[in-house]
Amino acid sequence: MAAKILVTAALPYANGPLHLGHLAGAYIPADVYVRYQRLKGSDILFICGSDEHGVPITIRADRENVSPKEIVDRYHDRMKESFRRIGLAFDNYSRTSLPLHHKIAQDFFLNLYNKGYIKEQSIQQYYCPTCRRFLPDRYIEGECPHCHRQGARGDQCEACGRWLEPEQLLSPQCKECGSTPEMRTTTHWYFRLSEFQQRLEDWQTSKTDWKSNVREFCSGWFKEGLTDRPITRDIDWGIPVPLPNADGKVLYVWFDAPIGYISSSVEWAQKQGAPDRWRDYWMNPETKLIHFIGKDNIVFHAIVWPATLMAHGDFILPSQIPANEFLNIEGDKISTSRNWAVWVDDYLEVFPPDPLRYWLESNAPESKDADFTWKDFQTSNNSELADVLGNLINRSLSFIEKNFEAKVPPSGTLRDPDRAILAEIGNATRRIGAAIEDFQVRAAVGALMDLARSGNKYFNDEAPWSSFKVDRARCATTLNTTVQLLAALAVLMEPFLPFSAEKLWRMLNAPGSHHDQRWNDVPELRLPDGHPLGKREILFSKIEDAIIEEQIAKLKK
RNA sequence: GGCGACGUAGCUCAGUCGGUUAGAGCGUGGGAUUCAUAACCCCAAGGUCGGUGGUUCGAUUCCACCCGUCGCUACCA
Repeated sequence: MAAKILVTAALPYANGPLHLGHLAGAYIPADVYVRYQRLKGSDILFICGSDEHGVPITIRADRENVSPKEIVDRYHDRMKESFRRIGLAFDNYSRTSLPLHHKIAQDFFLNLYNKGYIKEQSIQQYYCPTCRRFLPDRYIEGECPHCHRQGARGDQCEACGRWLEPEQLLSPQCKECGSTPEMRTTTHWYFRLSEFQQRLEDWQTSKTDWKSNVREFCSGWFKEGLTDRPITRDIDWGIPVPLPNADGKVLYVWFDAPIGYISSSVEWAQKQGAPDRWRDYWMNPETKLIHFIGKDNIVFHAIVWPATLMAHGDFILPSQIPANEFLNIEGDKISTSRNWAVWVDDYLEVFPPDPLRYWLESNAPESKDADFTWKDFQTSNNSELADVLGNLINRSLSFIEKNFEAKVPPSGTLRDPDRAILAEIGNATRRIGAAIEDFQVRAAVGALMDLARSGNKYFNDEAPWSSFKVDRARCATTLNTTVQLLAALAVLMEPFLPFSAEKLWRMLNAPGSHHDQRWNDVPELRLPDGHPLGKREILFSKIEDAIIEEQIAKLKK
């Protein structure tokens, strides 16, 4: 019976293009998991979309003198295209500026409001009369009351490290325009998060299979004690608060973003022509809800979001939150403002998608931050993908082409080494599957390469170039066995290297699509004797030093 | 400042719920081989497991402190 699984990947914020950090933390691990589950035959839905509200987008729009709408349209389209080209297999990629999402988020808010989980409260907050908006803490600068240096932010002084309240700053200024802000009274709506502390703790206690980074992070928060959180803001870009006395108030972006998972699912169902089908997932206690995120997202997905789901009551809670650490680039942390990043668009101008996927999979920041270097990427492509996996494919297929008219040689009589390598396919299939189900992409892709290494060893040990001269039947058996290994690899590669998996399937001229194969049947997959092979091509080209030097130069520019 | 994470071979990282010779891939050296994208296979060298002290029969693994790197600290999604 097929399991029902609902997978989400963090909604990327639509104020900049996609970079490798995004892919490494959430999207590639999610994609590997989803592609694998599809081959397993699971009933799985993979949901994402752009997160398009919030203050940073309005500020970026002001700076560029365009509307927030123009900003989010630009980046929504770019990110969606980047995802497609790198092979992210979303069932639906939505966006939070859709009217559908606004309606669902407002209904969600009203549901909580009507149940008494939202309270109204007046607070004092800085307002910039020139920019005509209330200022988030980090957009106010001034003199630190402790060390008296300039440039301290409303939340913290970078110089002395002390944590501040905005009103403590001496001679505060609006970071954007430099004007002196004034204190004004404003009203906001607060989610009574504090009421959910016990339920959340009880719930998480049962989640013994969660990653330690998530559990530890949350236990720290529980120790501090959860407090009620404002979930509205005074800006005009966002989802209007659906109450009569709420002009100029919108929902806080962190409140509406995760609801985007639901509205993206609803949009998917509508596109399917089965508008209620999203309920099969979101309202079905048998469904496993899995949120793939980066470590910056842990608190929201493991505490605030489950609490809002509990408050609402109609939807299932997350069953897993595989949070990854961060990716550095050439030793330094990624910074959009310093332009220290490798952008997915730029990468794809020069290279095919799979080598990057492979690097990100075999170096996934699962337990600690990882470091991307172009040199390492080159090595990974050349000496692993090309030399181990690519060469196994190429050496065996070209041998068959030359000596067996590009047809699968007769299997003949199997001997121990042949049986051993075929058994190895079964072992690898199970190992890779178990690792993916345990969210260990590094180990999974490692097991895939181990199988290719075993194949190379087998090929070498059996030395068909020698047996061809003295025992042609034995040579045929070796090649036949190798072809069966390649067919298995074509399917096993799918979650990791989908573009190359497809190509390999075609090179083998195997029937139908590799997508139609079943993961658990891979060990029994056989191409018949005499089966004509397709056109051979190089799956993974080597990357020359000069190309890598160019990329490094571009980064340091 | 508070809380937390990390520091293991040249590089990127596993691992050790305390116990005989600490692992992988890549890189390096040597050997064998030649079908293939000058590669593949075998072997080897290389680590005081950040530092100091403690607990223990025994610590890389537990504890304390120190050094270093980083994250979070509630509006940089």
